[in-house]
Amino acid sequence: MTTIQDVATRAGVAPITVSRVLNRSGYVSESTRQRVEAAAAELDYVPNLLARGLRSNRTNTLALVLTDITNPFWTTVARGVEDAARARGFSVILCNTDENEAKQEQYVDVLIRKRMDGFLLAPARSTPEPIRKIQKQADAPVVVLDRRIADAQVDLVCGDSYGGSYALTQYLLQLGHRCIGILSGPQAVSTSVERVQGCIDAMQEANIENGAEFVQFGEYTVEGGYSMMQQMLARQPHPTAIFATNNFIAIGALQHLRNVGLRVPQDISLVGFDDLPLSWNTEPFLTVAVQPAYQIGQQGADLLMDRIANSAQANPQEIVLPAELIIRQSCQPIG
Amino acid sequence: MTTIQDVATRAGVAPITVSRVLNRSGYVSESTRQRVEAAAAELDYVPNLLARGLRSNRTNTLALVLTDITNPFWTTVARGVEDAARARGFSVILCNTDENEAKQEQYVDVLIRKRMDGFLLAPARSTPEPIRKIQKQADAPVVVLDRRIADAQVDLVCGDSYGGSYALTQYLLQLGHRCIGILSGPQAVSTSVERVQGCIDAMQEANIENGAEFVQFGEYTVEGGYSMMQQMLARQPHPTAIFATNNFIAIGALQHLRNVGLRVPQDISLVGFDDLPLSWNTEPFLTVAVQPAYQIGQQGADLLMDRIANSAQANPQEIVLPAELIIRQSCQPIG
DNA sequence: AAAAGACATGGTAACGATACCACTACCAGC
DNA sequence: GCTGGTAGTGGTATCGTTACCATGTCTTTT
Repeated sequence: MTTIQDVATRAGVAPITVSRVLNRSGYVSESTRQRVEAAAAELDYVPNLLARGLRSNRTNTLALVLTDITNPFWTTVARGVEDAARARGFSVILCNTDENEAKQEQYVDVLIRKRMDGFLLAPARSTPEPIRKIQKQADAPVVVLDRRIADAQVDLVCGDSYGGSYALTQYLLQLGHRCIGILSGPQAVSTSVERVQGCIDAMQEANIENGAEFVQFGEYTVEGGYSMMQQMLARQPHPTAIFATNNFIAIGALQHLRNVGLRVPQDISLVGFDDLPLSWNTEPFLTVAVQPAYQIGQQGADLLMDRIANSAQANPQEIVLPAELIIRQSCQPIG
Repeated sequence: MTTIQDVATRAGVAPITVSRVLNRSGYVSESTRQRVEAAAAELDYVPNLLARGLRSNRTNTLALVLTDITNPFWTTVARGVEDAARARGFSVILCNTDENEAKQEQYVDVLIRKRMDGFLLAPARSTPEPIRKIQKQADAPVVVLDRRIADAQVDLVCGDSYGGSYALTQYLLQLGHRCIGILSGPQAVSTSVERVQGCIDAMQEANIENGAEFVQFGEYTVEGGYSMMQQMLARQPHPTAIFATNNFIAIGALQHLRNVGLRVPQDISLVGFDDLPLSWNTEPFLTVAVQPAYQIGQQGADLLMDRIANSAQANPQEIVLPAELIIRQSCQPIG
């Protein structure tokens, strides 16, 4: 394994000069630069990032910890992070927690030990502990994605859950729906709470007071959507419209509706939150509010790298990106 | 940031003893162990893996480079790798190349610099260069996943493309199909070649000689499937059955068939390679050959870690795992 | 003409851990 | 009483790189 010293010897300079050439830092004459580059190429020199990181206290690596890599929302976020990071010379290490707190803790531990320069975290649960731990043990900034964490002094980038669900609900109200069933994620996750609240508030403003009665809490999964839909239909009379608060819940709901022979939108209207890839269904027909996943990743990464660059402790920022309403064919007017 | 020296001082021992406690290596008396562990806990000690890696020349980290993280086949492989790695105390760094050679090269470079202990690689193209590069520059073993690479002296773990497609074809032949259209991946990728060959061979054994005439080569994507299906239907007479050689191609093919109003299986039969998650369609109906993705990941990782442990250079292994035929409702007999 | 800056290079130490070797103490076996 | 093994601990060097400071040569400025 050839080292910087070998390259230096071959080029007839000191190791530090090789370092300057490789990192484009400090002054190096053109002729020296060429000699060094030639020597490095001839020797097939590969810098040792472990040594560099140890000495410089910088790894040029961001950690991205997210909850579900099978959800296209998150793969899109990841792509945004990747691109932003690459543009500024950072690598990204991606870890998937499966919404599992224990896994999350394991990953966070390893990432701290590996001395990440910064952390992008989509917390599995709404507790501030993992964030505190990073802030305490790793002298590195944290940006939280997607979910609000109470009591955490930390930057946040997320989509407008409240606004998106408010807009979806207004749309359903316009169509004449007066009873809307909400299939929600876990009660302990901020996005769930906000999406439910946005819906209830919109109904309240339309003088519908019992909006909160038709809420089911569950998991952000296909299975969760399926069983919540089942429970929702058990009520009499059941809602004329369903708000599935995430894309997997929407799929589960659709599966159950199809199983019991209810057609969308003829028999019941359905709206969702976050889109499904075009490829998954033969034709997109679901009306949804879409968060700008790519931008969430991109802006999160940029904010994080800004923090890394000027470790000046500005106050925590909260960036909320608007959700877009996409109207398709999954709803019908009442009457 | 507290170091091993701080812990040592506090526990009244030498740094090396702390190291022994933390790594459970060498002899340490019970009382010393407890003092050290207490000291480490009190000081919130976090080992620096950069330093450890630099000195010991081991990072306990595997690189996993794959081509498409949005494909459930690969996320399942990744899960297999993760689990196998965790079981033996390794971390995994996952990189997604999007089938893009330039991205792949970038990732491989960074991973070598970061001194991975081993590489799991699903090559974007069938050239041996990236493998050679790793073998030359990084003193670390490589295991190739899924795709056979000519001229590369390297371990391989993959599914049985040939056998799976042979079995699918036999099934179609049993149903009386005599003209089967093949929608294939890139000609430069071994899985494509093998799947096409398995199909052609099965037909030949049934005395169908013109099997090779109904092959389209394209990309392993939804768009690829769509346009290949289109071209296939342009032929007169068109095949009575279609073999989509990967899951995304199958989706694209289905989309085009629906667009032109052809029903599966009433108007045309369709089989696929590798499954789709239950959640993606409201009900699974596609007959497919399924590779054991999780096992591919798991066995690949295990083989790799074996190589790392005994760096003895046994001959390259080739592990081919059987594909399973799952018969559903996407095919009808002829006549 | 002297001072101040840009340009160019190098020497030395240090980052935080483990490899390697050395040392002591104790015990078993002949 | 000697040899040789296991148990337990530490000293020192070193992994490959960059931080920090020093030094020297040119220009440019005042």
